[in-house]
Amino acid sequence: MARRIRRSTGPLDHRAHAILRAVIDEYVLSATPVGSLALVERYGLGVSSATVRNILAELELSGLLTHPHTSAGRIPTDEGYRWYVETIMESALMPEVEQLMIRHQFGQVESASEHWFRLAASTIATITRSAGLATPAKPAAAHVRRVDLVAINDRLASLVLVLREGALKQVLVNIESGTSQDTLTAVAARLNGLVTGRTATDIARAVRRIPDDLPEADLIRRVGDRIVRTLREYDVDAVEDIFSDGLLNVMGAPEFAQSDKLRRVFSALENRAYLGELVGTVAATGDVSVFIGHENAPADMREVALVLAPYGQPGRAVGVVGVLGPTRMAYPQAIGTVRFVSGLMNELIDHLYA
Amino acid sequence: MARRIRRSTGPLDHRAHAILRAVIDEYVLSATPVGSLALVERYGLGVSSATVRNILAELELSGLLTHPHTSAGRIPTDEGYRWYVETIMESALMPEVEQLMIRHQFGQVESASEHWFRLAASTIATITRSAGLATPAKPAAAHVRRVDLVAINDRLASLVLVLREGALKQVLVNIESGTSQDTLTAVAARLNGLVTGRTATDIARAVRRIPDDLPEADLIRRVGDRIVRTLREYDVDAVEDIFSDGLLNVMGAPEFAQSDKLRRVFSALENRAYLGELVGTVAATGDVSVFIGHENAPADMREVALVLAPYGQPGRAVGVVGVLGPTRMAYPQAIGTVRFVSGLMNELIDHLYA
DNA sequence: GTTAGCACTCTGGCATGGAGAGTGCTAACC
DNA sequence: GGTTAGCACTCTCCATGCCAGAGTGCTAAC
Repeated sequence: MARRIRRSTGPLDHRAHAILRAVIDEYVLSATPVGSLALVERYGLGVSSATVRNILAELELSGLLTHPHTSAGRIPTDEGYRWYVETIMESALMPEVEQLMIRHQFGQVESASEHWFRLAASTIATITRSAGLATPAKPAAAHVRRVDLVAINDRLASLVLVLREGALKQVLVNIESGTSQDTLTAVAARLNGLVTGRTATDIARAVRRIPDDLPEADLIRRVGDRIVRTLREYDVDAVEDIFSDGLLNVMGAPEFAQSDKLRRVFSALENRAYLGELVGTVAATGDVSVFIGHENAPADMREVALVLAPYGQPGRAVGVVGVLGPTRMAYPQAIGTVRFVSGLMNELIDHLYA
Repeated sequence: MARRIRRSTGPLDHRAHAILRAVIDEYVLSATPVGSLALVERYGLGVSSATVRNILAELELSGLLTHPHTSAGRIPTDEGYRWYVETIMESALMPEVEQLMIRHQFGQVESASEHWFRLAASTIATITRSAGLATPAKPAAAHVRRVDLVAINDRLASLVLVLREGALKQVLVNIESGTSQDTLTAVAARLNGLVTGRTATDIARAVRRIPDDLPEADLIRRVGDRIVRTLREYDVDAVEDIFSDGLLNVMGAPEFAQSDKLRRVFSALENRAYLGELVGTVAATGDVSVFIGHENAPADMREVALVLAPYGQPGRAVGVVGVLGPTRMAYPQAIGTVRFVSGLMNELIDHLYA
């Protein structure tokens, strides 16, 4: 039963691509395989269903569409979506009303930039009705802006690091019994001189040069070492936190009706290693990146698509915002939303750290 | 077809309770309705299946067991689980090996107490193979330990609050163009005198008493107001954060094989209002609390059980750790684990803030 | 009070069959 | 040449019926 080939697999013409687009648009809406009749009825193609069938067969030969079984309509392959995404990538924009709405929301969160990325995830989730993802902006190497030491009890103090990038770090350090808060304050003042604006490597060097005859040299050195260690941990930590919102949206998608599929999506989301890797890749590029189905290395991710964009200042601190949803995703909307939100966050950060 | 009653619904004797316990133990293991034959075979009851059937009928009359359909075995009702939990509540303990394992894990997280509650959730999830829940310890009213002001740019400064309870808060404040870091440091020093050890209400009073002729009185007042507002928000925020881990464990349970049930569980978890309310209730008690199925008010929660315990110092800062799983839960283990972990966290906190 | 025996009931799995949807091919058409 | 009508074919989906298995509830005997 060899399939008869009507035409050698040459380049697909304009009409074929129009039909491919129609199949994808329709499938994204309906989530059911799209037949030739439905296409001619709902999209003014000006040809009969038989002609459409011929073209569908060609598209299938080219690997852009597929067939769940003989007597079913077509569904797009990952390659089909890929083609679709390439063609709409540049033009995808958000409606102005939504842009204003989002701006308004971000305007209301006056305070810490720490909350921006959470807001980004939840905004994206609401608008795209998929899962929204966001990571905090993280520097390649953290710079200390300020150090603080506060006694907690006789033997412990809390070391607070304020980073130039807006983050806070707190760790506990052991102190000798009887060290007063005044001593700690003095030590902190001395350390501030050493560490302000510096990264882990610089600070390590500075700590080594502390003269022995300095008052409390020992304590200063010990806390200094602790600062270095904390910064190093922070730097190495590939992606400290991937915040997600709107997982329930994804759960509602018909492709995840069987709960084992759903489970795979979730274990994928807990696969921080891969997401972290992607964040790295995306951060290096300037614009929106899309990862569709099997383009994702981990098997758990083969049924979802990711639309990610970096934000922040390259070389200083970058984070990522994005969408996770089924491969059957409204890509134009997702791309437009993610692009707009990342751009907005750039604006905000520029404005803040100008 | 009126059901014939063998005996008036008097109190159930010892044997009936032994059988009830056997049904629950068996059902928790197998997740399938338990028949009379399976009971006599697997539990040395010393009576025939017919006798067991009579007793099962009694238990059903008392509302402790139920029947999915005529020819199926028995499954426990929420009331059945409730009885079970009451009888084992006191005796539930963790195996010593696991206790040591957990102690070891907690010992390795030397640094910030902020990470303890996350570790608690993940430990509980691993051991009970359900979802682990934990909230950070939160004071009834936050006390400030220290204030810090760091310039970010010409018009903005970062205000950092270190709370007595171990938490950190950061917000941005507007400053007048040209304010130097030295001025900010001086303002912070002045504020430290005003706020240290105080709560929002006290600080509000102190701010009102700042004399006008103090240098930078204006800025001090503005930042002081901001501190008060930040603290008030923090105090009001019923439950800032409910951290969960091991959701995948719950997803694997056969009762959630249909993804709509799963969805309900998840939307329940996003129902912070109810969880927050529970946290309040539990925090007021001393020991483990169990909420089974329909004992939970929200409809979404009717198919899950919660085992929660408070930790921390009553009157200072309290948080909650716990388990969320199907009502068919290994209660002895869950209760033992939660009790142990909350006790351990108490120990750690006592040790830290002694 | 306990137990053997038995009729009865309900589920779950499996095969059957028809309706519906959609394809692929052929032959006619422009 | 491309396009189209027509039609046989294929596959899913759903309802139906049937049977084995599990477990009950009742009765009558111990």
